[in-house]
Amino acid sequence: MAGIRDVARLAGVSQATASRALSGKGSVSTKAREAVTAAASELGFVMSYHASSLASGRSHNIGVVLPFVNRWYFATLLEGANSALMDAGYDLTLYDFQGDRYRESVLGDFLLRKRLDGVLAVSLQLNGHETEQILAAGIPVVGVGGPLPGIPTLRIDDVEVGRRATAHLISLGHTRVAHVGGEHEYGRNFEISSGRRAGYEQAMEAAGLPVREAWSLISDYSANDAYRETKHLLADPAERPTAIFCASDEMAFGAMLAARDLGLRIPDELSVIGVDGHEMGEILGLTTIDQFPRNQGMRAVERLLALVQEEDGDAAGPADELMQTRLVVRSSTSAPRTPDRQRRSS
Amino acid sequence: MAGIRDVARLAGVSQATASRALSGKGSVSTKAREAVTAAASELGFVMSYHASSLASGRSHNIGVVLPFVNRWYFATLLEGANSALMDAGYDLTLYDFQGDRYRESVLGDFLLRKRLDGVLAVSLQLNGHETEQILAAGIPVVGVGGPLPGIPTLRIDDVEVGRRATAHLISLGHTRVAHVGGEHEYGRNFEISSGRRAGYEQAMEAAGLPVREAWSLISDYSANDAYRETKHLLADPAERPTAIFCASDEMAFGAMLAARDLGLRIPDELSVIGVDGHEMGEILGLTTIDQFPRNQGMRAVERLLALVQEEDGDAAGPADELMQTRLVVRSSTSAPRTPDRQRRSS
DNA sequence: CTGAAAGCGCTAACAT
DNA sequence: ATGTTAGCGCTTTCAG
Repeated sequence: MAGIRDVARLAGVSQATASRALSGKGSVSTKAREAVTAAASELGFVMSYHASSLASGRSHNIGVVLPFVNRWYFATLLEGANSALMDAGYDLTLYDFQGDRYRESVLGDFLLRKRLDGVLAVSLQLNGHETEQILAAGIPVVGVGGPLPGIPTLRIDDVEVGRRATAHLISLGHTRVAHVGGEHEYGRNFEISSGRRAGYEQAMEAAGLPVREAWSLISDYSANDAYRETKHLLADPAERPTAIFCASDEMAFGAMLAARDLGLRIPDELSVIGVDGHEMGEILGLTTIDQFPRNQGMRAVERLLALVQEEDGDAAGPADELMQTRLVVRSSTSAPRTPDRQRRSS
Repeated sequence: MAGIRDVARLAGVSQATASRALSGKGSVSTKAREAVTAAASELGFVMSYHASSLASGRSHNIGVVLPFVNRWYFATLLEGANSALMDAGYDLTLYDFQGDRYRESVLGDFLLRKRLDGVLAVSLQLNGHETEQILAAGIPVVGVGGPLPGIPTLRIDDVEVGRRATAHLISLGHTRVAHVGGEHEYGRNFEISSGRRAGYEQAMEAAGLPVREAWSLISDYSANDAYRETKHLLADPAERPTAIFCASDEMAFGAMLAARDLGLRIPDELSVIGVDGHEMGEILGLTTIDQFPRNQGMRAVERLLALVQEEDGDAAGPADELMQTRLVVRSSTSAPRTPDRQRRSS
């Protein structure tokens, strides 16, 4: 309950000096500083966050907005962001849309309360009005995986990712390659899903392979949904692809399990490749394109804090930044080795 | 940038009336209220969070402390907490220990900044000093899965969970039952891990079955680690258990994959049961004890907000609360059906 | 029901 | 380097 006023009194200095000594801003004699810190610790002083924020206009608090905490990619990115923020002494306020359930209230109410020094927007697509609103609030925003027009964004080259994943399959000799991607309706993940899908189609076309409508599935990025979709896809032995490119590792898990339940051996009868770098891919032997989400979270915070802390108006550095990915080959992909063709699917 | 002062002016009332009208506290004539709301929306007024908090002492902000956002159970509980908080108009400040990496700074610095109306502590065990500190800060705390002495806690009966899971296996006819649980060293999850292990041992003993040292494994709750542990356990066909009780679904996934990689069929050659209720258990056919983490998060927030919002000193309701669980039987458990014994492992 | 006035606890010019 | 003095923008007695 001791205020800075008490600390100042006990240290025998003015409140201003106490403030300067405690915050490190402005110059204070060593002697005064010592007196202040001693007094502070003696009184068990903890600064009032709100008073400090109100007076200074800085809250040392960053908002992180994402569609699902519950998905591996987002949780992992969040972990990275959390690390970077803790290290910098910032609080992290989490806004989980839970799909679209809280989208409006987050965007319309919560974000505008002028209580954040900056916002990290993950896999978020804003319409014109929303962008306006958030920029009008005057706080720095950095996006991951957007893109958000007018907002610096970190992203991977999703088209390239789709191309590379598909090309990996093709280079192994596959010609019957399917794709499980995200919905392309919502404004939400549109760019990501459609980018990866475009990459898939480009790679197929570049190899002179047909892009079959029926082999381009849409899922919600969850393992369970991808399982259902894939099971359906693989049910007919005659029309079955020999390889699947899934736009996320969790979907790839679903695909692998569906194949298993149909009695298809991986990779002999079906190759599967995912995207993300989920740890569990190690024990499943999943070939994937790792996008290092933890790293993305850390880097995004770094960018954001640079914006927040910079003195003058605009930022240095390129507005957008392309993050690295890496193809990790494991045992879920190989050349198509259709064995004795006597099995009929269960 | 319009302040409440501008709103008041435009509405032709005093600042006090404007404040009352906007907050709903105190009585305001319908006429004045309408004038104020009209003025507010005309000016696009958004209240300054920090000013409001400083003046009122309430920040509408709850801190959630947990060891890993990245694990399914915590992420899902967090999602539940987020829901309840959003619905109540509260912000959620996330503190992710990332194991123990940020434990000290969270407990020592971040939590004490008097910026939270309450704290939700998930799977957290505090030592005497820490408990003191946090209680001295004077903010309400509710724990999940603690227990935290002196702090109201929501938990499941971990001993009963262990007993029930193990009993399920035994009732199917298994006599060779192993357990993969958590480390029992740290103060972290101690109660949870040791509770489930105790339940396992009790069930074994109650059935007159031996509790073998070598069948009681310790893992870090991750699928990958459980995979390694289990693979080692199952490697020797002679000394192999016919069933495994895993203290989390993610560990159970690891166990199932390990079995698969050793060529063991589930459930014929190995039954596996987990704990949590992970959705992916559906497609893996994992039998589990669902503990409805999302629900736990929502309920914990409900309890916490009751504490936060109550007028006088102490809370109503029982200090501790036992949450429900449910056995969900799927295809990973069955009677032991050791088939033709001619296979040698791997 | 409403207004005036006194802060909430700190920071940031501006002097000194 | 330090003290003085205004606020930051809202809430809340206290009168009326």
